Amino acid sequence: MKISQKGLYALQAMMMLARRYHQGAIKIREVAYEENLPEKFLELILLELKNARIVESVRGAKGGYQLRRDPAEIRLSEIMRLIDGPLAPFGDAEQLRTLIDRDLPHRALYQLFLDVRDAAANILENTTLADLIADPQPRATKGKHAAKKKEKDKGALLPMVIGGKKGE
Amino acid sequence: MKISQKGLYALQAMMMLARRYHQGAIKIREVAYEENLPEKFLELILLELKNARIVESVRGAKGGYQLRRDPAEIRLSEIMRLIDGPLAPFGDAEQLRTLIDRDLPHRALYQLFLDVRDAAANILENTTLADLIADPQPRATKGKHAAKKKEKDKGALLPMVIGGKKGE
DNA sequence: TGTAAAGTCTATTAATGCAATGGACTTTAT
DNA sequence: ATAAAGTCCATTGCATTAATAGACTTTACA
Repeated sequence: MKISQKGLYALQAMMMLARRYHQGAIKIREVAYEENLPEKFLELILLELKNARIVESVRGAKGGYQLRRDPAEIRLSEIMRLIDGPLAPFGDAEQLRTLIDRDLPHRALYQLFLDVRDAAANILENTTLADLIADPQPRATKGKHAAKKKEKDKGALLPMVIGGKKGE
Repeated sequence: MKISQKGLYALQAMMMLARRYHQGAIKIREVAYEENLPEKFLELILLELKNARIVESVRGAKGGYQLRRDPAEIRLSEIMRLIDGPLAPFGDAEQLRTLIDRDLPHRALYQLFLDVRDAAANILENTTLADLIADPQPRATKGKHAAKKKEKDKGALLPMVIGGKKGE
């Protein structure tokens, strides 16, 4: 149940790029400076995000990084899974389902792990970068994530998570 | 978002001891054999659980380990926190609340982490060893954990989690 | 009363993964 | 041509994790 330093850095960098979504390519150095992240380490992270097609790069002078999709279309789960692996506390969702079927003496334990993963997944699948940068944080707003409705649902990439046969 | 091998071993061992709650002290060797755990490593784990007053030991010949409390009074959260630390994906609940107050640019991110932690904590605080060993796993039963009601609530050690000012 | 069977305690190790750095190379604007 | 940027690869230091080793203590009981 831990996110790595790298994962945190990735999320911070992505929030920063989301805030500047209009402004074209942002230099690694600038991201590193503003978010106070080790520049060379950040470089690796951004490369990884680029290979996953979440950001894109512009090379050469005037180069930099930018989001490849609208912040509202980038789910936190996507970033976290990329950097830190499955959301489950143990293994991944599929593996857990197999164990629930096959390891009878421990099935309840694995079911529990799956429930925890589903709870986390529901939150993380339903929160996007756009939600994170909405400025005056809606402190009193109830029901932020977990089955919230989007004002204009642009054809959700992933419909819902709990109970589904897909996941992780 | 990961439980350690050690944490998994601990949970398996505790389930095993819960199943034999009536049978007095069980030898480390026996737990290790039945659950297929490295004996010497398990020894350390049990020692830790003993120091946390979750199990107790009987020394000398005929010695072994047993639960110190009824399985229904041992919450999974307690074991997991002991072995793997806070349930939050980053820091702990208190630290997150502080960051939400003080780190304005990232507050939404930390709030998200806190929500994930609360979701996990609600499940793990409300599931006990007794729930895990109830034999024919209630597959179709809805609402296992998360605010389920106990048939005879023996004065809950921890009342509830979400929204509370205590936690982790 | 002594011996075997258990837990206790401390130290050490091997392996792994994480965080970070360094440096040579490529691409592009000017 | 040069400077400023991303790319790629290698390596390093460090911490944590998983596991093992061995000497010590306690207890049942023959």
